[in-house]
Amino acid sequence: MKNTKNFTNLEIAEILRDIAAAYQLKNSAKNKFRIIAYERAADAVEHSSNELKDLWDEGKLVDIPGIGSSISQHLDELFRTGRSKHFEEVTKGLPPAMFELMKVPGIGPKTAYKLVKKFKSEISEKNALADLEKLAREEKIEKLEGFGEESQKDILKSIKEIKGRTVRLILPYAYALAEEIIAWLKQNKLVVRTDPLGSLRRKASTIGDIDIAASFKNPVEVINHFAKYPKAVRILEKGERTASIILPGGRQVDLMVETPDAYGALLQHFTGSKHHNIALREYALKHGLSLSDYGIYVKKHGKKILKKIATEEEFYNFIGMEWIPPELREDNGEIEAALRHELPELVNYHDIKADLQIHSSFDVETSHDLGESSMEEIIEESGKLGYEYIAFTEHNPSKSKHNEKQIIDILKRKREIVDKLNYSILTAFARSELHRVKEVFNSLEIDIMPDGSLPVPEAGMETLDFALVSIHSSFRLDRKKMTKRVLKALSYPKAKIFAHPTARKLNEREGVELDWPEIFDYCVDNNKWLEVNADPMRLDLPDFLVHEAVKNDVKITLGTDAHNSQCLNNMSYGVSVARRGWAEKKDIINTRSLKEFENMLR
DNA sequence: GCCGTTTTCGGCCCGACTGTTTTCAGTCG
Repeated sequence: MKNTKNFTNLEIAEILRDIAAAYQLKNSAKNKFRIIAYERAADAVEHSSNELKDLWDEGKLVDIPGIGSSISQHLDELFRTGRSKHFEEVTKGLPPAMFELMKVPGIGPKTAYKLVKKFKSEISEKNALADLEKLAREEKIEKLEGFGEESQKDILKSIKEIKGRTVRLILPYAYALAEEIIAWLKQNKLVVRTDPLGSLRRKASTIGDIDIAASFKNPVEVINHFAKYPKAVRILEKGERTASIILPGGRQVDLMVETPDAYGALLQHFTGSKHHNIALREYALKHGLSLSDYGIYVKKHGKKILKKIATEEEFYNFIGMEWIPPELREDNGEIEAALRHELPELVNYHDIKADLQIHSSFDVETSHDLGESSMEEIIEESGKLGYEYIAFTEHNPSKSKHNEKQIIDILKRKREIVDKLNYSILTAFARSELHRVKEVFNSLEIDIMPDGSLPVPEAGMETLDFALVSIHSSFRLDRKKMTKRVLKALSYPKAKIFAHPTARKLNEREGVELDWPEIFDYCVDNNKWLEVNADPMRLDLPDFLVHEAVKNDVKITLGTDAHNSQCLNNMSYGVSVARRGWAEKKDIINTRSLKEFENMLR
């Protein structure tokens, strides 16, 4: 066993960014491209779906695009010994406090260095931010050359904002905020069209800043209207083409405006991701085209001529590829696929014929949370959503409060109720009522015990059509034990679905460690399925693992994990995750008709 | 320092906004 030091991806990214900053201060002209390389490496690490430590364990650091032989050697030393001689050499002579100050938006390497140098004795390493805030309050910064009243004010505001900065927004909340602002923009008759941009449009699980695009008839008017948004606590910047406001809680909202004839280029540019755009522009450059948010520059007689682009389809077609759905734009191979005309036909919301994780209020005497809506209410609502079938998947009856016979009795009772419901559905169909689900499946979400066993006796399992299994305890087992645990649970014949497989909770809890290739293989060999849980706090499997699963032919189920009938509407978030994971209709179990699904259960 | 559909050398995405200047540097996305 190697004695190793643990660094998270975020920590590594910060180190790499600090190195880039250090090079910027030490002969930035000479190191121009080295700086870019380190910044790119930092970006890549931050966005990597794999923990760097794991890749390092497997000797695969250079698999990350942007990390080559040099940086990987330095990182290797870092993981082995906790330090890197080269990194220490590069940052030698630079005050450590400056790297702290760089966390303030608006303060980069040069400004940070200047501040720490000027206020040597006033800015300490440990309390750099607090010290800087004090200096700004005492109005000592505005007196420095190159600074002024405004920049001093900005520093104070920015520090206040990072103090109160909330964690990244979960997707539905960000959408709600964006929709409110879009509604505000649309009140202005000069706005022709608006779209969300950035990670919001790409449907990432969590959102940092909210970006919005608008095409307009009069830019100044639209920008001014945006700046008057009633909930804005301050205007960060306001130009001819873009403006930024801050909402309560420090959340930043950026607006970009453009005329309709060039709107496609703007939409493309600000939807990103940054990595997708960089890869796209590098490809275009090699073919004599230069891409920007204004359009595409084409060389003609040695001159660059701007071609305005009205739609995104036109934009991608112009550089010789298919339009790429926003959810795929992460530089994960989508550009190559678009060039070969081999993009996946992503699953759509209307393909979904069932919700396969729902908790009703039927009391199974579980130790977990019960649903709030009755089975009848849920069936009614599911019918409105157009589903053909659904599954009731309450948590298993608590093991500590029941003996085996009691558990079996409860489950038999539930079986009877579900059978009755199915009978009444049949007779309702005889009366040809529309918008009705055709079949309700009797299922259960069963805890996976730390040893991998399931706390439901055999006779209880017999009452079920199929079962979901999931982890709700002992999240910290090592990878080997955790994998063994899950595989044992999945080996029960009735266990079909591994629900919210990483057990992560966004902004709250990291996922468990599992040997995914082993899980994937087991699922394929034994016809077991992995869930994409559509609960906005979970979105689990995460998109990058969906991509891996789908590549390996693993089948996916979608379930809302709804605990009341309103939450059935969260399905679209699960679909977004599936799409970001390159899933097609064929990859998703509950796009199958009722008949096909029944066959798959056999 | 990284990388490959002009490939192992010689390039490296593109532009907006602000403050403090008096033509630009710094920062950000």
